[in-house]
Amino acid sequence: MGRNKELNELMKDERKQQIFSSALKLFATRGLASTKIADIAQDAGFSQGLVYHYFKSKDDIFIQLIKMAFTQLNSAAKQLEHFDLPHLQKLKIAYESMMDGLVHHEDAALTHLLIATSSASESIPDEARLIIDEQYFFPYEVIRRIIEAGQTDGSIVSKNSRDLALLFWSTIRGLSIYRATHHDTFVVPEVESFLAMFRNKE
Amino acid sequence: MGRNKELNELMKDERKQQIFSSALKLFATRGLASTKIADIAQDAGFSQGLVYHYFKSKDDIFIQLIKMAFTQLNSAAKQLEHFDLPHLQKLKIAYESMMDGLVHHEDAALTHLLIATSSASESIPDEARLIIDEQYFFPYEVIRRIIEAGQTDGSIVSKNSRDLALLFWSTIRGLSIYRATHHDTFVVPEVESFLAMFRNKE
DNA sequence: GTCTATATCCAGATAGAC
DNA sequence: GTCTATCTGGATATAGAC
Repeated sequence: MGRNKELNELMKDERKQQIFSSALKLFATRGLASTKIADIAQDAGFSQGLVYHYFKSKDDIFIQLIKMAFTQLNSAAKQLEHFDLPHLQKLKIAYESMMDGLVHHEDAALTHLLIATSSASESIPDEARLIIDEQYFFPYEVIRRIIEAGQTDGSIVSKNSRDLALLFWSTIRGLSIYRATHHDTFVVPEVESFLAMFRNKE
Repeated sequence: MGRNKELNELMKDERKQQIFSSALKLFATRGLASTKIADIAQDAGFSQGLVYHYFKSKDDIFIQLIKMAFTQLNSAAKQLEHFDLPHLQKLKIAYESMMDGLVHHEDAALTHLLIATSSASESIPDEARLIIDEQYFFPYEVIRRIIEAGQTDGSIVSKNSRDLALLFWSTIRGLSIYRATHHDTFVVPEVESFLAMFRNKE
């Protein structure tokens, strides 16, 4: 009985994961409005009615995905900040690991894409907008703090740190979008070219 | 008679412009699927039935807007290439004029946003996808040629020119997206910070 | 040219059998 | 838990009056 219950719980999680996985792919590449519940169900391999056994609505799935996306990104940012590394190296690691995600981990690439496109959209559920507004700037602040630390020790250029953090994330977001439509030919730009915006050369 | 006809033509163009203007705003910020014909008509200030007097479908409006967006961007790129300026200066001018557009010209900002989000979307009309596929790389090639010329004369770093062009446009696209949701607080990053990716410091 | 009314279709969500 | 059938609402596009 206890065993069966646990098994059911597992199955339930399994199903939810399938739905999340299909929904992430479709929402990121086609958008919320163009993705039908039937598309998600079909991609996951079962009937569309079943989706409603696990989620109460399409918006509900979307909101939870947004929540997960920011949780992932922001916990990665938090980790990064506490690494014991020279400040410029942190920027390097951040770039390299995100680029590795874009190239080798489909879900990571889709998560970046979802964040980039959903943040810019005015047609998402209110609750999703709330989450974005609350969490959007955390990675900017982390990068900004790293930059300011690097400026103190002279390893990073003495430009406006807000500007530099904005350039950092704009470039990452732009690359995520490019990668979405051109994964077949996408080649990660050399990290040194990217880092040139931040490295202090004097 | 001839005069009336011309007047009608002008009125017709006027109406079409209103529709284009409203549709650009809505498609760029909310996406094709989430934008209703009724929204466009309401924004333009007339009934929804009238839209069909000027366009045959919602997709039709979208396709024409995509066409116009790329025409603008690509003719600007073409112009840039033929300016009589040092190569690095061309990159500077390109950045500055696009940033000026983002800050001061709503339509320019919306056009950049439309390109950034539509290019990444898999749920656009086939004809729009065709246009994008045909025209997308032209600005990349222009920037790449400018970079290679700058590398020849030593003003631009000797990194892979394809990488650099990709970084150029990714950053611009990322900034366009950021600006869309944060125009109130958007401050253009100093051009020198951006140019650091390209400038040859030896 | 412009509006109102409506036919038609499609997608989200629910009901209920198994 | 899973499926099929269906209710319902909303959006595109058309018809037709003015």
